Amino acid sequence: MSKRFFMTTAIDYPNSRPHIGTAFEKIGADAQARFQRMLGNEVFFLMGNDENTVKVAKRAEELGQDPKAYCDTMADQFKEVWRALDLSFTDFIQTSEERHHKGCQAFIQKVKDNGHIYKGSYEGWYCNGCESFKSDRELDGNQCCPTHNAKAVRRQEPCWFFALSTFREKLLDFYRENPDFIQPESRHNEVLNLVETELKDVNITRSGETWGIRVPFDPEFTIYVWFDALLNYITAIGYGFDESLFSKWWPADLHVIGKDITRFHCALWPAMCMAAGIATPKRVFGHGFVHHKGEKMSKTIGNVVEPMDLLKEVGPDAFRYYFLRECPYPGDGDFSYRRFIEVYNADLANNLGNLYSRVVGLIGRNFGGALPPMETPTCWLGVMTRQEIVEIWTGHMEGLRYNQALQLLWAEVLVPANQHADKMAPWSLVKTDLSAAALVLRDLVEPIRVVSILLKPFLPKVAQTLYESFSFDQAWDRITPAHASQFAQSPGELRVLAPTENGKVKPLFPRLQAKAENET
RNA sequence: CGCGGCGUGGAGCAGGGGUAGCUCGCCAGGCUCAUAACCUGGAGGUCACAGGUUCAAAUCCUGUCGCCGCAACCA
Repeated sequence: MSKRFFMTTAIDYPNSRPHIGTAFEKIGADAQARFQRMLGNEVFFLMGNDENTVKVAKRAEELGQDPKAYCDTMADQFKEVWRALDLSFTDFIQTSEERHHKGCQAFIQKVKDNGHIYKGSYEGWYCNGCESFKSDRELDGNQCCPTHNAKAVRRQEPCWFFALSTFREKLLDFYRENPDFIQPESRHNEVLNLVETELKDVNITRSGETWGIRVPFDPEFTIYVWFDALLNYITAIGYGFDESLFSKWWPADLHVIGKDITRFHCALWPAMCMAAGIATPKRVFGHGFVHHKGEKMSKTIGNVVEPMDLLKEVGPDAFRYYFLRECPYPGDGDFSYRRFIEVYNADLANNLGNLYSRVVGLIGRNFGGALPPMETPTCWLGVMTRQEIVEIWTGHMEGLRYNQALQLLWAEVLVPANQHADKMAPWSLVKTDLSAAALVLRDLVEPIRVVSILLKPFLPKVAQTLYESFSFDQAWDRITPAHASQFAQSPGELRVLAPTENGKVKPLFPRLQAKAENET
């Protein structure tokens, strides 16, 4: 039953701090990692930074720092944000690390030995100011570089090519045999189109750089961005220096990436794997982007939102909830502070939080904090059975349709529970028929239990708090989705373990007041 | 005619031949255990536009307009 699950996120450029879009990717990946662990799988969840780029070296130079020191500082800043978001990564790789350099060199040598790399020359428009080649899109109508306002020059230089074009048929076969490789399915055509029509050999080296990974068979060159970056997925698990670790985890079960880099992961990367003679990854998921008040976030517009302020205000769980509930993972979503407040208050404070408060409060004040052992079996309040809910929930989790998984819990579990409370009015019943009231309350605790379990991948802290507020039998860290699918018989009384004051609990999610026309 | 996607009440989405549905917001009422919460009801849409097929079209077909994605380094 238990198996291994190796998953990754895209590695990030450390030349600026992470924004909420970057965070969106990581949160969604983390929910998957936690879901897989709940299923009993052994999970390796890899994250990291992409450091061998010219931009990084330049930025370090501007700051008068050694590039490696600069990378380490930035990596610490990234990790600080990731920990604040409660991301449960197993390892964080920096591509400036020795293990990555070693693995990369072993890989490129292997691909060379297998005959898929050849020497050629690259010709293109070169901006002396940027010290780099520019694509047509990067230049304005007069072949001028917009940042330096200088004419780009035609330049030719020797380089090494990866013979990507020779993999066309193999890739097309691969997609045919693995129709679920590219997700969401809507990206499938895009990649097919690319592979069928414009799969060209790629330049994988640069010359004249001091920062980066040397090409082992021609040391005046360094390995160029993508060929290096993608390899973090295997160098982190020992490729080239720890065969047993590598064979334990490879191939990857899931690469979580942004939709913009689908092509590299769905075409270049499997071809690279084929060229090196290693297995191809099983699945690539390209998630959507987060916009800010309807606008695309961009550094030049200056509307990027950094996560830390909001995170400090509302904590990781509410932060995670917003993005996973409000932004469909496969598609684009929108963030605004105003909307955040609405969603937070409606779903977390008013619905989930308040159900919890009213139920615990009633048990606290009328039953001394413990419901007596039940003789009559309790009933399930929703229209769907627990089994049906868990089944649908599981399908959504496997497809990374987090917003639908969450929507399901609110519509089928929490809303019916609040409605039941209102209909049965245990606060009145308690005056006339105490045991009937106890039964009603037991029926209201059950949805809280079910929801706390199914929220575990989303709200790591709050789900645990919810669950451990009651004396359920199963230990929290051993909980599986199956535990949510049926009623947990409790032999004795059901006690409230949450700390209470005058029968009241501290609100899980205190309501937020919208700051007048606030930004963020 | 490069390929592909999308246009549904204020916002975000679902529905894919037969009284147009959900969440949030808004308005009114109920209730009062609870975080001024919860519950019930209501207003608000000629389902982008124009043709066509059909007894019947948001749903199928054709065309038009608009928006967006991809075309090698932006999560």
